[in-house]
Amino acid sequence: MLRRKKSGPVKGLGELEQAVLEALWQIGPATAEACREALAASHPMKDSTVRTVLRRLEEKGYLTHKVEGRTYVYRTAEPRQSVAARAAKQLADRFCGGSLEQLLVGLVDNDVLDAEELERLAHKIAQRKEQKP
Amino acid sequence: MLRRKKSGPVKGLGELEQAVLEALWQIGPATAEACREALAASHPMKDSTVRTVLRRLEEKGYLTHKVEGRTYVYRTAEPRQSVAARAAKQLADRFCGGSLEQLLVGLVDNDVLDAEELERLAHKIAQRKEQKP
DNA sequence: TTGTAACGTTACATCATGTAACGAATATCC
DNA sequence: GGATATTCGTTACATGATGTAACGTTACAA
Repeated sequence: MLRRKKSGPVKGLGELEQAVLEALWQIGPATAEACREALAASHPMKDSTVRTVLRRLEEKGYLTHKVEGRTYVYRTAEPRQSVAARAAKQLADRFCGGSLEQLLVGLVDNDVLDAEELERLAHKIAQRKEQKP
Repeated sequence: MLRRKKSGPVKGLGELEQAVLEALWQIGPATAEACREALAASHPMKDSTVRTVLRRLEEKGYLTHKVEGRTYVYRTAEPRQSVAARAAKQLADRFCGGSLEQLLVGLVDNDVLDAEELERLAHKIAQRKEQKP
């Protein structure tokens, strides 16, 4: 039997929320100010704006924070791939009756992924799993 | 080189929209009334409500309709799996730098899918492709 | 002690979604 | 033919999510 990790539904993300989360994945744990600076080019905003977004992301479970002196240091609660995996599972549930197989079939049938490539990747992943399980 | 189908972003779906779309996938082409009846148990609603939802689904590209006498017959524009596939691609773009491999790795690393099972499925899918490519 | 950096609270505009009434056109029944 | 039912388009409104930010407070720094 497979042990599946606990996983709630993947809460939706707005465009800015997505960007902020992405920034944190890229730069690692950071203060609101650091986030703001990291996004200054693509999403200029006031400090209160970033902080609101950070708080909302934390409410949704994407982030956590710890108090460092008198500032908050935010960090992602989950790696990208983990979020992606849960979202993919959700997709399978919503559109493929919960079957990941059907999801894969869809990818191949719709030329999003080549059948041979899928097989090669699957093999590679299985191999890697043997090394460090 | 892979030929990829044209594919816009997957527009979001609300809970009711999802249900209506699902109903159409299940019962096939149908009128607004038929949809309403099909959903009467789980989502009782007035006829104007279904019709609004159907129109919105059409705007989003999930449905098309043809005029049959003086009623509209709606049909899904795309099979479930196709939608799922595009959504999965989008997921990979958003969270895995566009790499489907990373998405698969995420599925395995997060115990959503077993590595061996993935390999078996991939093989099965590849085989099937050989038959009818 | 005064300014600045950080925080929480509160607010508001926009958009998506669910929900539906209303009136017009058309088909159907008596 | 007129009453009735069906189906559609238009319009509306409430709620919640998201982007955006001002404001007041508190605490440290110079």
